Amino acid sequence: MSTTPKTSYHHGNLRTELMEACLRLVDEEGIGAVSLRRVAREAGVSPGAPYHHFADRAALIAELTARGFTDLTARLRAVRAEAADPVTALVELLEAYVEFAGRHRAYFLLMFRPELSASDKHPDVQAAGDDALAVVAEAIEDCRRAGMFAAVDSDGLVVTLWSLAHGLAALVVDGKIDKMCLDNDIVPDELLSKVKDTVTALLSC
Amino acid sequence: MSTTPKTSYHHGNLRTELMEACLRLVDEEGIGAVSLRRVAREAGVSPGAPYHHFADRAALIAELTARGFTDLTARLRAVRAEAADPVTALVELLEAYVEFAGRHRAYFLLMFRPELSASDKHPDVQAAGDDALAVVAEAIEDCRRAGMFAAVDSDGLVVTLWSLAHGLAALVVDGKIDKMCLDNDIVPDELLSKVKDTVTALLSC
DNA sequence: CTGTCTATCTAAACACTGTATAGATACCAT
DNA sequence: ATGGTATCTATACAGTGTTTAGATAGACAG
Repeated sequence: MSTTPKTSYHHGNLRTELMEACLRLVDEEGIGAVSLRRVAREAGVSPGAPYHHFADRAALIAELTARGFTDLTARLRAVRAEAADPVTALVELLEAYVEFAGRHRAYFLLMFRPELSASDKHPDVQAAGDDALAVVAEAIEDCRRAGMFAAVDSDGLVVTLWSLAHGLAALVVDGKIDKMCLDNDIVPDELLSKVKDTVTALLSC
Repeated sequence: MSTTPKTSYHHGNLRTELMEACLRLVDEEGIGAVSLRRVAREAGVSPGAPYHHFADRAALIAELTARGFTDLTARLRAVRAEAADPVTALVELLEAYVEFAGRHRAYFLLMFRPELSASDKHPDVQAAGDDALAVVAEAIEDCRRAGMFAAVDSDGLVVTLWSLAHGLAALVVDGKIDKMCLDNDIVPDELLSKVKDTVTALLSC
């Protein structure tokens, strides 16, 4: 699995391998299984080894969190840039956010568990999160420049859309969407596209 | 602080006091501070004592989670019953959800940290959560019976509204709303009421 | 009141965790 | 090759979840 063969004493690639092991653990056994010792064991290394690459357990997770946010931001920026018109951009932003959460479950889970990353102590994590939110704000500014949403407050709309994206992503990651689909006998993708249609309809006023 | 004076050996009220201590800890020091030993210490009792009232640490938290959901559901039901018309009911449901999250931060935090309650092993917790969601579904059914939202899919609207409520509540609980308000120089209540106005406007199509 | 039963507690122990320290090892530049 | 530095191991300590055996107290029958 590891991309670089490990030498006897010096690992050579521990830092990134610890991060990957952490993500893999979250993915396969849940956040509850993430202990620094376990991550070290998974990387074939002693319990003290991680401390040469990360100050803390929180620092490891903070780094993953920050990376998750920058990746998400990059994706959102791309979507905004490629969108045909400002309103579709909004809906596609929502779609991209949810798709990101689905594709990178582990990242998303860590990103929204601030108690694990001591995120109030890591300003870069905060900043990375703010960047993602900023993209939504910009997209809404685009809409306003195009003359839409004149009747509603800008901040209100930003918060509304962000809440929608975040809440929906949370439902996806927690498996609630899947469960709802089992009960109602539909497939998740179909439900999500219904949500997309609903939002599109609501925004077209 | 404790409502019942504790006798020397037998506590008399440990079960409820452990739950209160747990909530207090979450509230004052964050979820990271919640260890069963710490909760026991807070209640003035030995580390093994809680096991006579809860199978697990997860069981303690699962019970709080379930209670949180039933309280929330009761509140939502009341709001739906008292609402003037179906559409205001929807917005007030959203408002009630967010207000609940703000007023009962500790509950809300625990409710959406399934890894702490092993919620997949406690079907009652799942059921309590489903009940809350059901209220939203009912409220939307009310709207449809009144002839509204004929153009959009029901499930899509349920998920949309639930996502919105949940996402917004998460932003409130995580302090993101407060931070946004500091940056934009407004007060949280004002921002929240702007969101409410936005949602009202979007739903009035 | 006495004795017994049961619920509730404490004490002690286990494996596990995060983290700090000191020492071993291997790579790198001189 | 030699010394320095980065990286690792070994070990240790406090704190955690949980289990076990034993102590205590309240309730209840006689």
